[in-house]
Amino acid sequence: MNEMPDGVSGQAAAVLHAAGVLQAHIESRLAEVGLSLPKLMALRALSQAGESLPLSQLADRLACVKSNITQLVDRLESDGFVTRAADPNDRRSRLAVMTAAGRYAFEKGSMLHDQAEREALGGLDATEVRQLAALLTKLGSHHV
Amino acid sequence: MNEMPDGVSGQAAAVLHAAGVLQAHIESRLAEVGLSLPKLMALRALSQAGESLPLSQLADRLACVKSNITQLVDRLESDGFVTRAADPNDRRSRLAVMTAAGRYAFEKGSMLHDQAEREALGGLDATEVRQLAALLTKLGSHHV
DNA sequence: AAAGATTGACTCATCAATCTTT
DNA sequence: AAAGATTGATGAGTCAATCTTT
Repeated sequence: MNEMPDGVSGQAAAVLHAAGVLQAHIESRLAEVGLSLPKLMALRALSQAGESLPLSQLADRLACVKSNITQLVDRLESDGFVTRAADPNDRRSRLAVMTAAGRYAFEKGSMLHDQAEREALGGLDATEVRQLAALLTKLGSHHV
Repeated sequence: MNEMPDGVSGQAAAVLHAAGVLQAHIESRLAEVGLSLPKLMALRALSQAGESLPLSQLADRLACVKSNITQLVDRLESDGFVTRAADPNDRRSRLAVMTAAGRYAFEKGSMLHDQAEREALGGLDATEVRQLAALLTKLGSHHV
């Protein structure tokens, strides 16, 4: 009473499961420097943009909703990794500005992230990684 | 100043991104019957176990923490999909019992889930799905 | 009116602490 | 003391409503 009657059934679960394992692994490494994956992504976006961005643009780059960014920046601010500043060009807007501690956390976090990624993908050889990337790209870009 | 100096760097992001797309697609379909993926998984576990389970066993099967199950069952209960009942074998324990509405939601939800999965995997042929499954299994079971 | 940010309410996950029953 | 469940705090995401500034 437990067989899978469906052909493709279960592959979504495999993707979701693999992603869960991967994410947990990376997050556990990042926790060493007080970072989470969303925090690291935010710091990366700021770093790439020259250390500061209006919150709305940060939301665009992280592809998430505005209110989420407000709260994420709240947390980063209480961590001491970013500060809020006035936007000289638009008085409605607020800038998220990376601090020295944020810069440091980003550099440490980036190294930990890459290291964790190599560890997690360590079971696959170069060909398999290429195959996986190709399949996932195809899957991820397949808009119904 | 933006090149990838690392060989494998970025593949984790691809896995996470693909999982995000997949999950969003499935969740949007499930929303039609008032279900989320965690809710469907819980109903599936109950269904497979004969319509009722102690909360702790439900937590084991869903591989998550006990307090999470308490809240998930709270939500399912307020949806009218499960009820809590006393466990005749252990007075400390509480049973989550599927209701008629829960049974119906589970059947509808399962069909929507499988349909959404086929849609999402529709860009891949049978060989590619098999390859993907093999790679993800290898990746997911690679314990550091 | 529209844009930028915030606040509040919700789902989902974790951990830590608590309460009851064994 | 240990097991089962709950509660509370926190992180991360969503949406809807609100407030200020343009």
